[in-house]
Amino acid sequence: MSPPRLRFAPSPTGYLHVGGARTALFNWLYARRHGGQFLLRVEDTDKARSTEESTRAIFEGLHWLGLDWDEDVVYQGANVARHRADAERLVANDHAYRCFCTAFELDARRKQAEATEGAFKYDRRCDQLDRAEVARRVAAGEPNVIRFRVPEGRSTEWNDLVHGAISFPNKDIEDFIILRSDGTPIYNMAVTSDDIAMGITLVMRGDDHISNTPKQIMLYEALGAALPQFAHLPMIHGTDGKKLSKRHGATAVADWQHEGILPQAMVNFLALLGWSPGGEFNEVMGIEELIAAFSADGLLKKASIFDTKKLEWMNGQHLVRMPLAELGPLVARKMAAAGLATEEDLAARQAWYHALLELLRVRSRTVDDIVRQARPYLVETVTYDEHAAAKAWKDAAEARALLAAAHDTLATGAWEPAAIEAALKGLAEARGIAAGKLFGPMRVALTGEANSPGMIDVLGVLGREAALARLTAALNDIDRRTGLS
RNA sequence: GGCGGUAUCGUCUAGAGGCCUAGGACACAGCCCUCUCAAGGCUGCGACACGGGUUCGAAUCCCGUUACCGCUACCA
Repeated sequence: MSPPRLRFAPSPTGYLHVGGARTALFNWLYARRHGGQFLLRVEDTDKARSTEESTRAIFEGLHWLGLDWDEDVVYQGANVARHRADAERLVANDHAYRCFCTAFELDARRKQAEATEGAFKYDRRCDQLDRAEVARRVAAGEPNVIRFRVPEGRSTEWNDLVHGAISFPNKDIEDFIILRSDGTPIYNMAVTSDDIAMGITLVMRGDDHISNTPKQIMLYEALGAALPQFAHLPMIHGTDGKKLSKRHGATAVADWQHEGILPQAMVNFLALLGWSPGGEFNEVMGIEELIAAFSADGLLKKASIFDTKKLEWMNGQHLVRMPLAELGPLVARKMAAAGLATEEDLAARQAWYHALLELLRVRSRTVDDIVRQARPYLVETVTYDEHAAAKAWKDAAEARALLAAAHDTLATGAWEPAAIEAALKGLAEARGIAAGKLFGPMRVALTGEANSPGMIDVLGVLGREAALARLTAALNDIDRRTGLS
């Protein structure tokens, strides 16, 4: 079997939505798994809604996710001449005919029909016109569209890769328009013409296209082209079960990128929405594992809900697994943006920086979480969280004594984890308290926060000089507080 | 309305007639670990939409109902 050719065909009318991203991902995964090609086609025939900015956003989103495409991007708008030629060919073939009914008339008839019997279906009146009259009206310059003549007395069916057999009785499908009166193609015509021209062998798209499929199949047949396979993916909904929209918060992949979600986590999460490798498996997978495991058999039929919590958990898993060499620059960029450090500075003390990341990433779910928690270790002086200070330094005299003792203990001796720990535990024991009673006040003094990595690790990252300075600053702050009260 | 699609814990899913007392993951709760917070480990809570068939036996097959989603444009 020759390698499959798939495509992702977004219309550039917005940003790259997570639903679109997943459709792209599945197409990409299938192509990569089977050694085929993954093509990109921008469906920009709707000039009113398409924008260059949107096209760029889609490219960027795909690029961020690591979904690279083969061959040049196809712009549908560049192919209207072929679309029109194909439509005209169908007229010549007798598979389509010219219709002179105006949009206005059609609209009136449709309203009429809906008011009385319900469903409206084009009555084929223009198909009754004789050739001479059609020729005369065309020659007279009367506007007309081209309609496809739907074959009677049969059904159009296909074996969908995700849904199995799907069948539509042709009698339920009206003679649909394929070319507008201004000579531009209607969606189904453009798509079919392009998919044939691009040699697409598997059309994988959202299941909102299921009812377009019989029309496209008829077009393939009338055009004498080989049918591709079809796979219709379920939709992604918001937490309320409705179609994902702005109301649900972040829906564009770029939004998640800005929230500090890793592309590999996004890909991993999206892959598992609507697809499963089957059986028991580890859900945290890298892109190579996804490619190796991907198969159309695992595609699910049911629409799924985008669960932000799970995405964040997934991100945390990837955060811990990824190489520091890769995580470092990523976080550094955000730290620089937050004004906490410069990328050059962090690169200059890489060993220290990596040790810090190692401490923080296990406590984070997003890149932004890391940046937030890194603050105390990057700024000159800490700002105390009032709740934390009030609690840890509740007994000012005791806290003062403890911090002063800690300062003296840390001022001498080897600056090395085991030694520091032994010294501090010794101090706590000497004062007859649990180590935690000592670490609590120290934690606020050193980080300003109620929570932080282990005390010994914090001291290690801070270094003796900064640690002593902060202990002294805390002593002064406590004095200031008691002076005020 | 017509046509098409879908239906397992709150969510993502495993399950292809007996392995199901329905498994895993997220979330939630508790416990353990522990200097706090995480991470990790353990435990708990929690589902086959409903009704009929078929079968010795159904979450799995068939029919119907219900609910939800999509399409029903000279939009894509």
